[in-house]
Amino acid sequence: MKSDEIKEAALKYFTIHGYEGASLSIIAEEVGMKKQSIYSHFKGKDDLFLQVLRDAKETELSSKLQYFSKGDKKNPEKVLYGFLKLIINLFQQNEQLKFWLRMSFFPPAHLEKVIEQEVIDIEEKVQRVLERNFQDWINDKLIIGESAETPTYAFLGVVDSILLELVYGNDEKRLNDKLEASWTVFWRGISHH
Amino acid sequence: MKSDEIKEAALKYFTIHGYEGASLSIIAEEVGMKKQSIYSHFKGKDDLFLQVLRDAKETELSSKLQYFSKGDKKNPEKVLYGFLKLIINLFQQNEQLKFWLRMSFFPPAHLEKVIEQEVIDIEEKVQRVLERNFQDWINDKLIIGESAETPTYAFLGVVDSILLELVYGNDEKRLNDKLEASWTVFWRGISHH
DNA sequence: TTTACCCGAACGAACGGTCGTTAGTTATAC
DNA sequence: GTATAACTAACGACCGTTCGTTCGGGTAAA
Repeated sequence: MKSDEIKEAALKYFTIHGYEGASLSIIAEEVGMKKQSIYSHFKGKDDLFLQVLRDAKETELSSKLQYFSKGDKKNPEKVLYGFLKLIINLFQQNEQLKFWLRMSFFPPAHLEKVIEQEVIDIEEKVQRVLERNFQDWINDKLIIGESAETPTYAFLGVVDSILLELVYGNDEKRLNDKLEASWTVFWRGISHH
Repeated sequence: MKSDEIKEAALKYFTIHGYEGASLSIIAEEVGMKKQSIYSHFKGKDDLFLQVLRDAKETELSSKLQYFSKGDKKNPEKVLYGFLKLIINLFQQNEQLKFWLRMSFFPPAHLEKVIEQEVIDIEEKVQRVLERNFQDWINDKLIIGESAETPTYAFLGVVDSILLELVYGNDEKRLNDKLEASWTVFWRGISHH
């Protein structure tokens, strides 16, 4: 499918140069056509962008939710650490997560509202799943605390810090060091010991 | 000074729209002149951008280093939590930190190398100061651990997660909740108790 | 089997605009 | 009188987009 090739190239250049910095001509060139031909597949630049955005969103959301839908869940240490590893793998295996991050934090101004809603949607869903798990672990006395909110937010913070390191990402060793450090301190912070 | 006004406007639009999305004409318009007049003060767009970048870098670096140069330092809980509060204040009080963050993570492609070096420079300096403090606290048995590396990286992770929330930033309550959660878990993770 | 038509896909050409930049000119201030 | 800062005008390049056209493959009528 040609339109998939276009979206793939668009994803690449949107990620590297941002919305404004990515031109239809370089995207078209990447797939071996002229920029006018893109209009046979998409209504315009915005349409192309939003389709790429929604593809990226769906990939990220389904990957995360799928992770929590399987596994035995009775070992928070394994589940949570595994989730961090999942994030790293997702990021390193396909471009969509980096694109998604860039557009979440620095969206093209005229699409800010649309993007914000997509981001809120995905964020709420992930948070809800996490919170439910933490509540179970608290009830089973597998971790400390009363409300699930504190460990949920703290864990989301760890996820964010790893993501930031990945975006910044030119140093594999530093990434691993930060992961181990954040995880060690986080786990000590929520576990009985 | 007119060139300061130009830099101020440039900072604003570079932050909102990125390097490629910010045009010299809107920047000039903001200070009430034509875009050609900018060339009386700067060599071109890159020159303007790099001057704004270095101003932002210096502001951030000096703010952070200054924080650690004063205070009694014998109370890690106060020092570290105060640092997080400082970051939040810095971010909310001037645009430079947001600009700096945007350009650290998603630099204009043709200036990537220059920017990367500035980022590495600032990061190393902050990390070194932090690491020295953590080592002292470990030696004084004010926090747990052997090497200063783990708490340093973990704390930098907390800082990053707060920064991300600030960038994302449309929800003051959520910011405070995440700050409290991350801080609570982090402090429990490195303190005797 | 041929003919006529349709339609998606890609094209060249061109549109109005904006981009960053340069040259040359004018006004203001020391 | 000289320097500085702003201006007008214009440059070539590229932007996203639209138009009309062409080509090829399927479909239906002859």
